[in-house]
Amino acid sequence: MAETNVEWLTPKEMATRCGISPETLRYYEQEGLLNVVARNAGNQRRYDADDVAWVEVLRCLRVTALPIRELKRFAELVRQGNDGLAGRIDLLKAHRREVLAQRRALDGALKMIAHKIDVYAQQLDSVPPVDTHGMNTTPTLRGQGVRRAL
Amino acid sequence: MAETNVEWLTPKEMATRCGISPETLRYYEQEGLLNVVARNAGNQRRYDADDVAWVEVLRCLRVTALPIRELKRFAELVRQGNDGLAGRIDLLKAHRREVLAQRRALDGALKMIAHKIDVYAQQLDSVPPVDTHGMNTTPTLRGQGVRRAL
DNA sequence: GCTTGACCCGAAGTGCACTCCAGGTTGTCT
DNA sequence: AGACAACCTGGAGTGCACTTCGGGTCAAGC
Repeated sequence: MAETNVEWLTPKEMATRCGISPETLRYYEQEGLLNVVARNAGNQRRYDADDVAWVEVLRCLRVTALPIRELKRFAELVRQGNDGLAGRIDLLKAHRREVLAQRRALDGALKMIAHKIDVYAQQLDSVPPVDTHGMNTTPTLRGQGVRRAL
Repeated sequence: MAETNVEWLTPKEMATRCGISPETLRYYEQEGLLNVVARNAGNQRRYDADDVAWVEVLRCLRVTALPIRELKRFAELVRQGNDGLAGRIDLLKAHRREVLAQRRALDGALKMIAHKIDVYAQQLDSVPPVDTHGMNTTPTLRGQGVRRAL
């Protein structure tokens, strides 16, 4: 295993390159996400540059929480060639909407986290009265069946 | 169930308010994420504004993929009051790093998705030669044991 | 040619985060 | 008072995405 700049990659090399374990790569293949990976004379997998490119696409979609089921659908649409083109565009556009929503959620959470860190940091160097941060430490009976307006 | 502006919320109302099912809320409570929720005389849960605030924090952390295990740790640190303050800051700072990494991944993926959509759209109104997008449709034998350099 | 590590396969197992179920109680409405 | 929804509990079940296992094959260095 001296050469690295070659025409194909072994499963292990592929795993390192793509950041996906060989087992997962086999799993993806068996789920029909990869379509026919080439083999050598001894039946061992040989991944090529196209495989790498495709797996990178899959990884992008996976890390943005596209379920395997959808990846399958996408792979199927690719297999259909031009017939699947419109479907692929639809799928990607729908997913993009999802990802944009995720990013909004992330940004909201980041704001909240930053705020909490600030508040905590201030408390840390002023050793203030205890802040329970919304967690009840002293449960009380509330609501005996009749509602009291605020 | 005419009143809505009251001092407490039933499980169902709480679920609607927080976007988390009553079952999940019970599950969180039982996992020690919520600490002692108040009950009415008939043993039914009554969530108050503090509960809402805290669950919103939990939800922020969960949607950014903080595992339940960490939420538990965080809740425990809150329970410890000032003794847990430093730990809470550490936890949130570590998580913030994670979330920032997530956002970078998201942005990378968005770029890729946008690019693919462009490429596909162009193909769509030019009906070009088939693009397999890195998926092998015609497997070939490669590598009989001897490596060929590129 | 023998060892050692990488690889093959199908099948079973794992961890996470819920989600549902059965059987019983409570609350509200008419 | 009767009907009906919402609630309670402990425990079992689900879906997802891997991950591990067992038993065998392959390949590269000494």
